[in-house]
Amino acid sequence: MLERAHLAIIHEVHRLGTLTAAARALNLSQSALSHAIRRLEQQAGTALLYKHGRRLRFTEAGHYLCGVAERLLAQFDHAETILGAFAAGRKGSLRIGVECHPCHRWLVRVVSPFLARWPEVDIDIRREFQFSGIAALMQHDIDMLITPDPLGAAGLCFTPLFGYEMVLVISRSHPLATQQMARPADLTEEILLSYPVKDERLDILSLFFTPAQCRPRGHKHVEDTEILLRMVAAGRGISAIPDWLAAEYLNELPLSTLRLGEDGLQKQLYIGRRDKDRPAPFIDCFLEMAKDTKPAP
Amino acid sequence: MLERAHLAIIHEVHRLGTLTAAARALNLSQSALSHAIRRLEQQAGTALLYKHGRRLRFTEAGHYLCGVAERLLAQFDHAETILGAFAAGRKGSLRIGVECHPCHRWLVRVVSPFLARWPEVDIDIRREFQFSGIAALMQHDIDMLITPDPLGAAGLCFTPLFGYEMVLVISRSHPLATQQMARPADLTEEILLSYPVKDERLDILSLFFTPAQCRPRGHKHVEDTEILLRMVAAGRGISAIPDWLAAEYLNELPLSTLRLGEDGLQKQLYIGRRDKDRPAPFIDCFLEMAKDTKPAP
DNA sequence: TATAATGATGAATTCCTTTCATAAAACCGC
DNA sequence: GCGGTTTTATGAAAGGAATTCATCATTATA
Repeated sequence: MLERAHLAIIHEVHRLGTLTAAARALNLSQSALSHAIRRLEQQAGTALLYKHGRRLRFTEAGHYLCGVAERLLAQFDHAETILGAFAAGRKGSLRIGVECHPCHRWLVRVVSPFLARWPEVDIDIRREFQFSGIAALMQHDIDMLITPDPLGAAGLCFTPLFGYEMVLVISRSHPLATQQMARPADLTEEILLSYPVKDERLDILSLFFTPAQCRPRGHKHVEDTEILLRMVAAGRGISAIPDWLAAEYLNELPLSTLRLGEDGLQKQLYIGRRDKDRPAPFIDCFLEMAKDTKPAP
Repeated sequence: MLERAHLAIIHEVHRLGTLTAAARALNLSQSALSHAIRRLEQQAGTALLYKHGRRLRFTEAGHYLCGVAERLLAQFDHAETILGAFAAGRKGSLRIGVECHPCHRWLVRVVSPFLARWPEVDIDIRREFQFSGIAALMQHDIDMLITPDPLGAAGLCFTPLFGYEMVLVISRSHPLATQQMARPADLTEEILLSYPVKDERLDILSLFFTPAQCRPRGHKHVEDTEILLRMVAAGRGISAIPDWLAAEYLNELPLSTLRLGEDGLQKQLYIGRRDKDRPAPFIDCFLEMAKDTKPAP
């Protein structure tokens, strides 16, 4: 079996010319190298070195192995360097799940400086989950979950990020546009536009319409925030988005925002992660940076 | 120190999913793998595997190492295969020195079928030597020497290939063209054209002119056989080449050949190699093929 | 020719790996 | 839930392979 140690010996002998020098470089005795090479030659079934005067020369096979050694040893060294980066917690990857569709803009503002600060950490953002974000987190499919719905589960912990209010957005030319607040009964003839998630995960349905035992006239899914809001502005429907997201668009588009019910639909964004994880420093750092990043730009 | 054995363990655990199965595959005990991984993790300073239920999962670093293992193990395997080819004598390289300039055409006819038969053997042909072909052979700069002058030296042996005669080539319109034979005195007004080698290695000088204590009027070097013979045909000089080489050009160019002196200049081509070399089968094979290849096509 | 440098070798030793025996944890079927 | 089974972890003991030591042989050098 060709081992790394063999390659190291071959390499040093080539570099330094003599067994004795190579042995010094490897902190071994000359005898050790001599024996090791002999063994390797017996296993390989071919000579690698031969004596020329009192020095050593490489046979064909030896020369070949020399090239192999150079390439492989470099790869070993590199691997150990990377492994060191893992050990030091500099390197890793952070798979972030997001269960809050409109959070994308905010997330970008966290991720950008993070990537600059941790050049060896890769970030992967996932929005689709086989079952749920919580399950993905528990199954190690993701390392962090950004969600407004922190379902308690064993081994997970959630840190609050910031509170916000879900507001109704309607066209500025809508009859209700002058109001401060909307009730479910006011909206039964509207078309609801939402991100493509299941109904039970839409707060405006589960926390606004359903308790009042009514529903909007229709419901359509739109993937993109920009397009969704342009449709709202054009009077093609209504939607509910976080207040800070609405604020970003109020100058650009003819939109009005209304409170959902008397008290508004108050939400809180959380970041969840596994409790017992080895404490990768960049995970803690990401959490700190996320807490320090407010939703408004 | 990351070793090949570690990579093999990581790889098998990844492939088979459990330590126990990996241990079976590696002909080791489950305990051995467990200890080995533990040691590696301690040295690396980072976890590679962690328990998930009663199975193992890879950490980031473990996953990384898994990729490394796949790449490096393949390279180890490949290197061992090649080493096996060296051991079996299939692979190698044959550096052939040629001290006989006109032999090139003949050599090509030996080399072509040889390369087909030994696909893993590389051939390198050298015509220039720092000191001499014999010295190059002794110093392992070349593995074989094709030469008409087998200077005996310790550790070398020479095998005769074929005998031939050096003949004088002159233009068909030369006054001597009707003769059968030329004497040195007939050629003292001629320009000698030869390959660019030292005078003492030119048989027509050392064995024809010098013994008769005369010389041609001039002497010019020409690299290429074709050009040399075209110059001869054009009456720009005379030359001496092997009879079999002359035969190839007699139909193409207006040339005549004459015997050099009464008995002709008889030569013998030899192939020399080191005596004590490991007997690489392809070297013997080359020798056989060379012996079986006659100079005439 | 004496001397220094280098590689080779056999026996003894040391150190690392492996095994064995066993515990602990987790899954499975009932 | 509870044995039975499967899987990993661990400490001590055994085994084996790599290393060293001492020495010889060879070759270059002064």
